[in-house]
Amino acid sequence: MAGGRPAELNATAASLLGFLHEGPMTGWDLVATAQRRIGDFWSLTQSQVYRELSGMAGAGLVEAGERGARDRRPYRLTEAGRRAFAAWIARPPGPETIRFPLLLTVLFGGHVPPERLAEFMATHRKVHAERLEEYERRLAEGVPDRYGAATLDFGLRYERAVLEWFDGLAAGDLPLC
Amino acid sequence: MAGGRPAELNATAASLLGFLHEGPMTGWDLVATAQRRIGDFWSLTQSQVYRELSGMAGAGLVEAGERGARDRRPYRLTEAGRRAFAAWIARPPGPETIRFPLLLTVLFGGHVPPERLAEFMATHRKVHAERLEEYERRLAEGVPDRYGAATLDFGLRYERAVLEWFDGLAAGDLPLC
DNA sequence: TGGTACATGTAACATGTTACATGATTAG
DNA sequence: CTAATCATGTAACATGTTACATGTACCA
Repeated sequence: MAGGRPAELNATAASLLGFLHEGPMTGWDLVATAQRRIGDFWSLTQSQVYRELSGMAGAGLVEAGERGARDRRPYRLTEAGRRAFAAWIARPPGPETIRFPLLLTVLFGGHVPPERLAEFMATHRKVHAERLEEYERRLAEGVPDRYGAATLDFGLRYERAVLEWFDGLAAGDLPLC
Repeated sequence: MAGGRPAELNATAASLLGFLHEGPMTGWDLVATAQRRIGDFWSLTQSQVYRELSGMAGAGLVEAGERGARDRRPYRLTEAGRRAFAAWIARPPGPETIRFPLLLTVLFGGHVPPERLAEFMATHRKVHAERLEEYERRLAEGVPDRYGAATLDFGLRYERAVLEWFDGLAAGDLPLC
């Protein structure tokens, strides 16, 4: 995304444009916003955000404003950016990808001492339990909009399913937790 | 992974080594095996497999045998490969990453005409329903080992949770299915 | 004999990750 | 004054994706 061509937005860049519909934001703000609002089902890093922003600035999809305090540099959506976002979101979303290293460890579990496997499982179970609690907290605090509610609902169901998986294994025949 | 150093295996390469414990295999076979056994929670492509194989061959973790019919080139695990795999699997597995484009579309659902969103949801629901059926078929056909059973169980629970999410939304307040 | 499935591989590019360098501002 | 946090960015590298080029063997 250097020259200026439309060049098919990627989902990460498109999401940044999505957030910029709510008003100008700096890279820093976008990182925080994205992590809070889509971070649970779309991973991204700070350096990616800056890269996409400068790429999109080069392509004319966003425009950098004056630097403010602490060098904050706000980006705002251009008309071209708005169109690019609209074109992106009108396309059918692709299939999801999950990459779950723990499941690899489980699949090759025959190569792991049972107590070590149990340790791994316990650690991960804890992470998921905390994530579920966090989601429940957000639910209790009240949800922004119906769309945010829908994605939160996904997270709740996902984490519950994962916890049930852990507990089912512990109760069953894999050495666990 | 060019030189010869141990150089920290990645999960994809390590999984290939894991499969090679069951005997020598060609790149082609490894692609098929990996897609069947870990493809549901660890995506990989053909060209990645060949790249990792030649990298690992350079690092001495696998050795290519004589080319057979149809240019088939079997790779077998070396002692160094066995050790590298053991070192990899002894490390605590990292956190999982989910990247679910449909959820992005849902989060930005305000920018999508309701009937189009419903169309996307219906398409994805169908994919997940079919995946669940496929997993149930595998379960009915009988499972290879307890570890494979555990990962299959995860898949079943995941797909059921996703379907319940779709159906919950359809019954609730998002325009759907 | 022609199409399909098998089989290997490269090239080019896009995306993701980690580490680092630099400096401003604020809170204690 | 000093440590933590805010803020931007680059560099280097690892990984993932897509497209293509090449050829073999089987089967109808």
